[in-house]
Amino acid sequence: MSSRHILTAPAWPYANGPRHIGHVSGFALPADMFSRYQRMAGNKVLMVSGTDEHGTPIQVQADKEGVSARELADRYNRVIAQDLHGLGMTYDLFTRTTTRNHHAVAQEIFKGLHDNGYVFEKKTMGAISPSTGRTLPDRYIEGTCPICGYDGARGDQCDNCGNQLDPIDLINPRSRINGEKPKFVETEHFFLDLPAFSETLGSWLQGKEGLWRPNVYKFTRNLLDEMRPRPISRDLDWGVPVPLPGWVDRPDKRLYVWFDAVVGYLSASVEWARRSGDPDAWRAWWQNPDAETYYFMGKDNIVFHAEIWPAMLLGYNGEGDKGGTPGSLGKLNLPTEVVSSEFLTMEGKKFSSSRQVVIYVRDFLERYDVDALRYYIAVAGPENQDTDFTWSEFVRRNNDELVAAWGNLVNRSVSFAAKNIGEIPAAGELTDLDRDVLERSRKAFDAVGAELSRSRFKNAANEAMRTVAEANKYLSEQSPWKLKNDDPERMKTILHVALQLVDDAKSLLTPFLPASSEKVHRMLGGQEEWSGAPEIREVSEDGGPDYPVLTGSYDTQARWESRPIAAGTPLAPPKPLFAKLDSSVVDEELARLEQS
RNA sequence: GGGGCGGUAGCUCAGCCGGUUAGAGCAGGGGACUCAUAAUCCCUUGGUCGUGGGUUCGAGUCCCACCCGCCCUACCA
Repeated sequence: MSSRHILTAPAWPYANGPRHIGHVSGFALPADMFSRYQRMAGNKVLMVSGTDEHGTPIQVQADKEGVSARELADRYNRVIAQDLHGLGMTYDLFTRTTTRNHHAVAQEIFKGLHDNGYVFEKKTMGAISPSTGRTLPDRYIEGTCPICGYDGARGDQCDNCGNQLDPIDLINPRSRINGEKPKFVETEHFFLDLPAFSETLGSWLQGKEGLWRPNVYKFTRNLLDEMRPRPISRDLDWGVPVPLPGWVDRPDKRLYVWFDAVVGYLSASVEWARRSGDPDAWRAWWQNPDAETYYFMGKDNIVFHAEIWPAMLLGYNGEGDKGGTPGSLGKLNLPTEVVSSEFLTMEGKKFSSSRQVVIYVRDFLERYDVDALRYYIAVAGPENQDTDFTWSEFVRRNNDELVAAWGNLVNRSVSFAAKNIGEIPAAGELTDLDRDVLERSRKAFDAVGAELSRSRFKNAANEAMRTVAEANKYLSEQSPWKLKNDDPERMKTILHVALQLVDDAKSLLTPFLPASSEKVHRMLGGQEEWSGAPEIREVSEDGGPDYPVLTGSYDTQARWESRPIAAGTPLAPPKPLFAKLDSSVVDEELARLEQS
């Protein structure tokens, strides 16, 4: 098996509040399942991300709470890092955008684009808040729609008639933040010249047809059909300074937050390399033409990952219509695949923090197993279409599939062997049927692996669970408990085969259920760590304040293959793998949702 | 307005380039077993594949129109 370099790039959660399970179903869990599989398959995975901490919404939220933007970002950076830790997200580095390193890399990308001529300056009319002097984004302005007369129209679009609007045309415009009348002033900003990448991006995308999920491919193709220049700076003081003479010292101009956020994948890779002791190590994932890069996000982020970030990379490389030369970091790889999820809804409704239609990661993990959530998202998540999370389906999946099928398989086989033999028995002569079932189990690694490598988690999880069903069937049909007296040798062989099937299933399920696979691994006598788990570490940048990062060494025993179990390994009576949920939790959780 | 996705058994969903009697899990019905968190295993009821046209020897599977639902729409990170 050749070892490939694979960069996994989960989208950067925005640090204006805690994240809910809809968020993590899009960017986090798919990325982690993918990465865990790739590591087990022997590939060199680098998974980096962090919290996205700049921009107007953070500033607005901070103002509302009466704290500084920095304080707000600090708080939610920590909360989100803890949540992702709780989910078992095996980041090589989860950092943040407020580091000096990130600022420097974001500025370097800007400068590279500027040097190659892909960035231009332009004066526009923009709305600012008279009291703060900050840009007032269109969606923060409301007023009367000039087309239909609806009074609650937003600056960017009227919710009543659906027309796109220009905020300057609104009748009676007012700020949704504090009600004041916005001032429209001339302001100058930098724009990214997206049309200059129309051709190169088009041919780049063409090679992706059939490889990407069809909806992502189609959506991106439409995006590329009409590209317009996009502003990449804002009137704001919370963000990365524009690194040009005459700009860099201005307190009122910053890079637009999306611009610095997408650079995070690169800056985090650089930070990871520095922390790992080999400052150039990141290049193996960014400059090796054979390296593969996979970006994971919700569908609202496709535009940034499939259009704008690739354009930025092309421009930095000097590969747009205007040519140019690579910047000081060198030529950088474009995305191999943009893996986008659709949206999760909550009991039929859109997630909404303000309306309490929400379950935050932290609250979820306080009450339920992390693997129960991971499993649900894998098998019933919004992979190809919007999908509804319901508590009754969650309880059912947990009880029927995790507890009754997989947990029970582990329990019945291990406890029977423990009670009657006390160790993993040796196999005697195998029947054809034994050989068949073992062979099918071995082949499942190819089938499940093929699905995982293409981010088809539903198929992958279902395929893995099929081996669990096969093992349950094998045990029932062979009924080793009937052979205790008549044929103890055959009984041992059956148990050996069954335990081998359990061990295989444990491996197949590791990307989805790392915590419980670890338990099964130990039950079967494993002494070394199996699944691997992230840790939170406090770090700083030479002399700066501490901040938490997620990191870890994921160089474990786990391999994507059937590994023979060792006869003679002592077995103890097991404890149940998963907790069965009483049906009353459905009512309890629904009551919580209705409390608002 | 433009774009995308979906409408397949009571429920949640699979069905790739069109091809034998349309599948799975759950729920429902019947049976077996007792190792196991009453878990497991076997058998079984159940569908005019949103509607109407069309292409084809043959269409959930391609084309057109329509109905319904959801999402995106680029100064929203």
